[in-house]
Amino acid sequence: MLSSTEENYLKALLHLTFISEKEEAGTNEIAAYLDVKPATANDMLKRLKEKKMIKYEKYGKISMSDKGRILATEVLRKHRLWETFLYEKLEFTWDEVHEVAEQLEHIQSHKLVDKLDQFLNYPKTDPHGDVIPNAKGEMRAPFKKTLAEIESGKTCKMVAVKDNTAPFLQYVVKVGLGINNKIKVISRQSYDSLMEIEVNGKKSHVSQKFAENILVL
Amino acid sequence: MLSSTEENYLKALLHLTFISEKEEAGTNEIAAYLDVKPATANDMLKRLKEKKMIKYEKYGKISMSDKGRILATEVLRKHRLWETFLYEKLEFTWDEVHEVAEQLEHIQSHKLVDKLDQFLNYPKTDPHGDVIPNAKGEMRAPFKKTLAEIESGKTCKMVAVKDNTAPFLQYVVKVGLGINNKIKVISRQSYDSLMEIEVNGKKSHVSQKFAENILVL
DNA sequence: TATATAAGTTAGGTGAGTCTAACAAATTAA
DNA sequence: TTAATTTGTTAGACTCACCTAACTTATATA
Repeated sequence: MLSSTEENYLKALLHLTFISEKEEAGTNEIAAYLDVKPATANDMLKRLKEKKMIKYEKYGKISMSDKGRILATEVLRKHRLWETFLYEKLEFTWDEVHEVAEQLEHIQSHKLVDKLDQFLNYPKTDPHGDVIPNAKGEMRAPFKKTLAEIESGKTCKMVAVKDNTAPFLQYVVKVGLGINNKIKVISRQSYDSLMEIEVNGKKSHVSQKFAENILVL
Repeated sequence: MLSSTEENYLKALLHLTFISEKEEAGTNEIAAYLDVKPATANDMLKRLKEKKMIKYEKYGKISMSDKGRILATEVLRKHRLWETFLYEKLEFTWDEVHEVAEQLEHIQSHKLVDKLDQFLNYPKTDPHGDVIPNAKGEMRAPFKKTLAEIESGKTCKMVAVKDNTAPFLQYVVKVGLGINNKIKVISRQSYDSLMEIEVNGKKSHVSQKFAENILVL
């Protein structure tokens, strides 16, 4: 069994590879993601290699083994199930769930995960619209178009966010946006890509960076 | 904020003092309870004294400070709320809840505890019949009579167990016992206190030791 | 292509939480 | 009341997860 810290490194690697459609990641990249020093990450990566969770050669790029990816996916599944529980059953808001789920995802009990899944009626996505891997560790490949790619005059539906940090989520709420909301792209400035959008009758101006973090269908 | 390990030492001390109606505990006693060596417990007790969580003099008995007792009671509250959740909402059995609750009790989030309490409709006792401290850390003093003290021919109602280990709980189930079951004491051997009891029409013979771990009303 | 910069690694150190072995104090029993 | 036993403490060592400082290898650029 892995420690919480080891699980966090695998989860980081899953985000940096599988989820971002790359195959490999570097030591510094992982260290930056987890907010530790490269030397620290290097130590841990050695241990995870020993445990056959990841694959890499000295000075080379790092990728996950099947074993590592399965384990990381299980942690991701737990994270997203707990987020759903907090949001749906305990009245947590969208931007509060992540922090607590970061703790809950490390609870070790297969029965707990399965029963939680059942209790929540086998949800497909978490409150952020992200896909919840099933008990076999499978994740249906999702959508992947950002608001920034939508043409002027078109309407789309928000299904997820890419950035899960509280400041971003709070800003999303301020603009009046939420999962499954319809977004109409009114116009776009060509010189800086500033967009005017309309959500539930409310008009707002959003930046290119903001639009790139809103996933739509 | 304390580590999970520190919280576990305080919880142990709460069990060994407040709950068992003693005032103080010894280093070896605490070490045995937590299944670590006395030297290990000694190190930790020094740290908890530094942090003003416990009170003791070198070579003397250990008692809790108000601060320590409040903190330990909060952990106990979380433990028992999670046990209730697992039992009532996730269909865990009586003897499965403890192990998982041991992990869940260390999740840090006041909102989580309060919302969980609300979600469970402010339960008074956990699945073992033990009182759940309220949000202020108050525990109504309960019952406290054991099956061993019941006279022949009398009937009583089981409200809790003293021993929460899986082997004991499994044995309890085997005898057909559960919370709120009526128990009739049929007879008692005077020379070794072996008791014959009847639960839901089923008769069993139980030892003095067993009877001392069943709390009744 | 030589070198400056970026990326990755090693060596040595820290605190938390555990251990063993040796020792000191307190309690119990002869 | 002395000796044996139990209880508690200290010292030194280990692993995990982190650090800094110094080093090596790879990559990018002048």
